[in-house]
Amino acid sequence: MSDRRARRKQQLLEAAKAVFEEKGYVAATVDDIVGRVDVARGTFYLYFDDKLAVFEALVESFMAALGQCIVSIDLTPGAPSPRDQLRANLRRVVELAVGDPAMVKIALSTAMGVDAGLDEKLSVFYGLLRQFMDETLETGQRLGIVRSGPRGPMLSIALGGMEGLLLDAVSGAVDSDVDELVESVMRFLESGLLDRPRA
Amino acid sequence: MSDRRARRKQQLLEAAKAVFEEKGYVAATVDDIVGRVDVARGTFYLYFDDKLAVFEALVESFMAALGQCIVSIDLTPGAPSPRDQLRANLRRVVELAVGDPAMVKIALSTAMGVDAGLDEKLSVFYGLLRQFMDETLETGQRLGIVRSGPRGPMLSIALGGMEGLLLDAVSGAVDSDVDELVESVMRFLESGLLDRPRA
Amino acid sequence: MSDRRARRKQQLLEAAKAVFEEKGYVAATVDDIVGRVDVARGTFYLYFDDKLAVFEALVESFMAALGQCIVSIDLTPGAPSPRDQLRANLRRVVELAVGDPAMVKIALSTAMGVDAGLDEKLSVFYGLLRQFMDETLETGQRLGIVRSGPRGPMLSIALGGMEGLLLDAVSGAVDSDVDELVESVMRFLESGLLDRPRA
Amino acid sequence: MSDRRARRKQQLLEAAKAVFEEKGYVAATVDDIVGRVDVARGTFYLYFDDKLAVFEALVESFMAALGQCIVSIDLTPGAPSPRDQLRANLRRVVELAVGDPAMVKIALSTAMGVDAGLDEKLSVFYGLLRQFMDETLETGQRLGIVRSGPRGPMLSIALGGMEGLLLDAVSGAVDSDVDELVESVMRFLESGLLDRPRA
DNA sequence: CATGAATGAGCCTTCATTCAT
DNA sequence: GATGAATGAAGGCTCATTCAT
Repeated sequence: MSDRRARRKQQLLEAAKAVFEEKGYVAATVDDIVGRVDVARGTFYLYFDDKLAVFEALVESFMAALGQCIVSIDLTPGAPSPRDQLRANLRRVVELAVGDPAMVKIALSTAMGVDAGLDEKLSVFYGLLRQFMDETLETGQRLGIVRSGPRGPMLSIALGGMEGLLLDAVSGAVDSDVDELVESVMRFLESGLLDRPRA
Repeated sequence: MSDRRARRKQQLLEAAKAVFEEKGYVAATVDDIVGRVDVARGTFYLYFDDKLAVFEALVESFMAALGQCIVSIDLTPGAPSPRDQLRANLRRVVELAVGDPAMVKIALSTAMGVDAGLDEKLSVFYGLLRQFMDETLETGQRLGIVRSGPRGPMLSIALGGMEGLLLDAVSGAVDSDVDELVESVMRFLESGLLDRPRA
Repeated sequence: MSDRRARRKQQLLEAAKAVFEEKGYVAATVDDIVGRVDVARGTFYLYFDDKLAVFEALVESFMAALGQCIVSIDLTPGAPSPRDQLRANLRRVVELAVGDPAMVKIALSTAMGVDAGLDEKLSVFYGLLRQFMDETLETGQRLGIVRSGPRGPMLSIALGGMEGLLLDAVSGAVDSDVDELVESVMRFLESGLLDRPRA
Repeated sequence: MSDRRARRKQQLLEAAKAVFEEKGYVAATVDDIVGRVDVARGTFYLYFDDKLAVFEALVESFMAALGQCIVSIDLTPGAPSPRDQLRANLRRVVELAVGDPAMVKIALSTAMGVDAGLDEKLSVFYGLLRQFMDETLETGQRLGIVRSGPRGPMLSIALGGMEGLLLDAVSGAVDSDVDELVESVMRFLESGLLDRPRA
C-alpha cells in the first residue's frame, strides 16, 4: 500500500529532522535516523537515495512553505494597507517558524556548506527572496512608504534581523509569542532601535 | 627557536583559516591544511592537539578581537555623545570584519553545530555579548536614548541584522565600504526601514 | 496451472540470460532480472532458490545442449567417414552457439570464478568433454586419422580455438556464417595455419 | 624512504594477485589483500586509489610484458627464418605465462566484465594484438608462408588456442614444459590436428 | 500465486591521529 | 623538530533474501 510507504517516509523525515537538529548534518548518521524509527539501515535507502537526499527534502519543503508565506503587496485600491499586508506576511513567516523550530535551526544554522548542490539551491532561494524583497522595497520607496537610500544594506539587515529573531525565538532566548515577535519586527522596521534622534 | 615555532604556528593557522573558509570545518582535512604550508601531516600535531584545536584557536582569537572592538558607553560629562560612541563601536566591528572576511564566514556560517565543546564556547561568547548589549540598551532606555519596550527581541534583531550585513558584505552581496556599512546600520537603528508611519 | 508456472519460469530464465550477458553474473541483480519481466522481487524466489540457481539452470541447460551436439564417431562400416562425422559434430556445435550468442558469452566469459559450486560443475563438464574428446582422438590416432603425439596440448589448443572462434563469432569480430565457421575449423584441424613446411 | 614504499607496494601487488587468482576480482575483498600482508586496511589506500586500481595495475603490467614478448617478423635477408622468429615469439609468450601462472588465470579468466574502463583497455589491447597478428599473417600469406583464405577465423582460432593451452598449462591440465608447449603450438600451426587428408 | 517492504550482513572508503625513524 | 607510513574506527551504501499481507 502506498499509504504504508507514505507513513514510513514521513517517519523517516521526522526522525531525520530531529537528528539533524541535534547533531547537525555531518555528525548525523543514517544509523541515528533509522534507530529512531526502529527500522533497519537498508530501509532508509528504500525511501531516500542517500543521506543528502533526506536533508534536501527537509530543507526544500521548508523553503517551499516559506515561499508560500510571502505574497506580493497588493496595491489595488481597497486592498489592506501595505503596512498591514507586510505585517500579515511577517505573521505567516513567524507562525511557520514557531510551528517548526527544528527546521528553523536546521535551515538557518546547518544548511549552508553541507553540499555544493544544496548550497546552490539555497543560494538561488535566498537570491530570489532577496530579489523579491528588493522589488517590494523599491515599490515602497516609490510610494514613500520605505525610506529612501541604498536598498542592499537594508535588505541584509532586515533579513539577517529576521533570522536572528527567529533563531532566538525557537531556541528560547526570546519569548516565542507570535504577536509579540511580529510587533517587535514591525517596530524595528518602523522606528529602529534608538529613540527619535533629535533634529 | 621559539620564533620559528611561532611562525610555523601562524602559517598553519592561516592555512587552516583558508581551508575552513573554502570547505567548512567538517569537510576540511588536516591534509588540506598541511598541504598548503607544505609540511608533513605529523607536523600539524606538534602545534595543535587536534583538528578542533586550530578551529578553536581561530574562532577564539577572532572573538577576542571582536570583544576588543566593543567598549562600554562612557557617560561621564565631556565624553562624546552615546550615539557617537555607538557609532565608533560599530565602526571598529565593521572594520574588523571587512579586514578578515574569511573569519567572518567561518565564525558566522560554519561555527555552530560543529562540535559540542566549541558550541558551548560560542554560546558563552554570544551570551556575554548579548548580555553586555542588553545592559547597554538598558542604560540607553533609562537615558531615553533607546526606545522603550522589551529588549530581547530588539537584541536578537539587531545582532542578527549585524550578522546578516557583515556576511553579505564579505561575500560581496553588498558593497563593503566601511563608512557606508556603518551609516546603514546607524540609519536602521535610528529610523528602521519604513518611513515615518503617518499619524 | 503448471503451464503458467512453466511460462513464468521461462520468462525469468530469458530475462536472466539477457541480464547476465549485459552485466555479468556478479553485477547483475535480482532486481534487474525481475524488472525485465515486470514481476515483483519475491516472485523470483518462487521459481528459483537463489540467484545462483538461475545461473546454474542456464549454464547447465546450455551444457546439456552442447553435450547433445557431440556424438561418438561411428566406426561401423557403411557409416559416413570419420571426417564427415567430425564435421557434423562441429556444425551442430557451431549452430547451437550461433543460435544463442548470449549463452556463449555467458558460458565462455563469465562462468568461471563466479561461485565455487558452479566452478566445480563447470570443471566436471569440461573434464568430461575433454575426456570424451581425448578418447575420440585416441581412436583417431589408432586409425591413423589423427596425427600422433601427446594429445593433451592438442586438446587444449583445439578446445581453446573453438572457444575463441565462437566468442569472436557471437561478438561480431568474425563473420558468423555457419558454413564458413565450420570450414575454418576443419581447415585448421587439417592443415593448421602455416603452409606446408618445405622438406 | 621511497624504497620502503616500493617494497610495500610490491607486497600489496603480490598479495592482490594471489587473492584475485583464488577468489576472482569481485569476491576478493580489500581485507583479503591487506590480511595477507598483515597491514591495516587503510594502508591499502595509501598505495592504490581503490580495489580496481590494483587489478588494473596487475593486468596492465602483464599486458605490457606480453606486448614485449611479441616482435615483428624481420624479413631482411640474413635474418632467421620467419618460422624461427615465430617460434621465438611463441617461446617468449609461453615463458612469460609459465613464469606467472596466477596472472594467466587472472588475465584470461576473470579480467573481462570486471569494469567498463578496464574492459575498454583490454579490448584495445586485444584489438591491437589481433591487428598486429593480422598484418603478420597477411605478410605471411604474401610470402606463401601462411595458407591463404580469410584471416579472421584463423586469428580467432589461433589466439583462442593459445589461450586454451596456456590456461591448461598453468592449471596443470597439461604439462607445462616450455619446449613441449612451444612445439605443440608449432605443430598445430603447421599441420593442424588431423593427419594429412588424402588428396 | 504474487507482492514489495523490510532486513542486515558485508564491503569499500575516508581521515584523524600516532609513532618509529 | 620534522616526517610520512601506518593505523583502525566509523560510516555510507548495496543487494540477496525473507515474510506478512
